[in-house]
Amino acid sequence: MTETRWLTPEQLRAWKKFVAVVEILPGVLDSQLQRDAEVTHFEYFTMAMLSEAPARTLRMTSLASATNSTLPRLSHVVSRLEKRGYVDRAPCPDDRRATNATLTEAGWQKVVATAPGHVETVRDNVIDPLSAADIADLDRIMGELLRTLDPENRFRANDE
Amino acid sequence: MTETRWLTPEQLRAWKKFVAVVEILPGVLDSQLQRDAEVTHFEYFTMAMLSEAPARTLRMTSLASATNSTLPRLSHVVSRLEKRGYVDRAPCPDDRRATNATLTEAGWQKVVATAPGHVETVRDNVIDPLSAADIADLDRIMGELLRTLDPENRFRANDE
DNA sequence: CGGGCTTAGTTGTAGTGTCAACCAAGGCGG
DNA sequence: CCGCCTTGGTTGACACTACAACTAAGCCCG
Repeated sequence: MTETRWLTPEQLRAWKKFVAVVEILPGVLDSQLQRDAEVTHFEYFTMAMLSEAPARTLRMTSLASATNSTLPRLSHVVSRLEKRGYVDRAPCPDDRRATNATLTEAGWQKVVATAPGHVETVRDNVIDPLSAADIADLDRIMGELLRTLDPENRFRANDE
Repeated sequence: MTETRWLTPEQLRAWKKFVAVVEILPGVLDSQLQRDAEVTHFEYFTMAMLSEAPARTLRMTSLASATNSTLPRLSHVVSRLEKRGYVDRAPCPDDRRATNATLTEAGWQKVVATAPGHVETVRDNVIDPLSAADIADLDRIMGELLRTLDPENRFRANDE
């Protein structure tokens, strides 16, 4: 094994802050959504992805990509959302192995009702504390990181 | 309720990428540590915090702050680490309500053995893809976010 | 057209995290 | 010095995630 290349002091400082944010942020998003809408951030995000899709429908595999999750995880979450009436599952006519997930009207209403509070949380905690220049830097840096973290570019972030 | 202030396109782009990174990164850290050392990132981080403390010892509350977690969560994790022989628990002599957690020699060895692989992962996925200027921007931006996310500045990131 | 590989998805289980309830010690006002 | 609030920490129940095993359908090739 070769010599370990430790981090420089500047790198270490930045990394520690970054990790802290990565640890804290999900909790902030989750608890607002849990408190105000009784959904997890991941559930909300799943429904939001469906809400933007044509016919509010996506195949499970595509939805897994869009939410950047694994199929088993998604399958469980969709089961829960289905039980709550927010999503429907139907076998895909084109490929009988596949399953289509569709956002129900109730699910759509849920997203519409939940979005403002969620956006507010994002604003308060992330967007508003930053300047326009910061936002541009953040966009650039996260884009660079995604190139490594998500080489297949499964996540939709770069679609636009 | 007042009108929702939606995100501008630039804000939305940056936010989506940021969320993607926040979703993906923990998994990357966890799976390397799990695979190579059979510890979660949080367990590793907990031990790392202890390893840097005087006498490799911290009170549970301080350790919870240092790892930016809640006391219940920490308590469970320390229980597991204790079972594996990496940490000792002892009642604090000064305040009999309090508990001191101490990294054992085995725990210290574990950290020493695990650190290089972990640093390598951090380098590969975060540090090396970024320029020095990016690192400086990241440090600045995450610092700004922590001011909001962690107003009491419990997390150690800003100690130095 | 039949055996074997690949793809799509579900399910079970075991491990983690969260939350609320709880216990025990300190501290403070009457 | 005794009730009551606060602080420090643990525990147990429940929810969510990851991983592995499994089913089923498509696909390819002899």
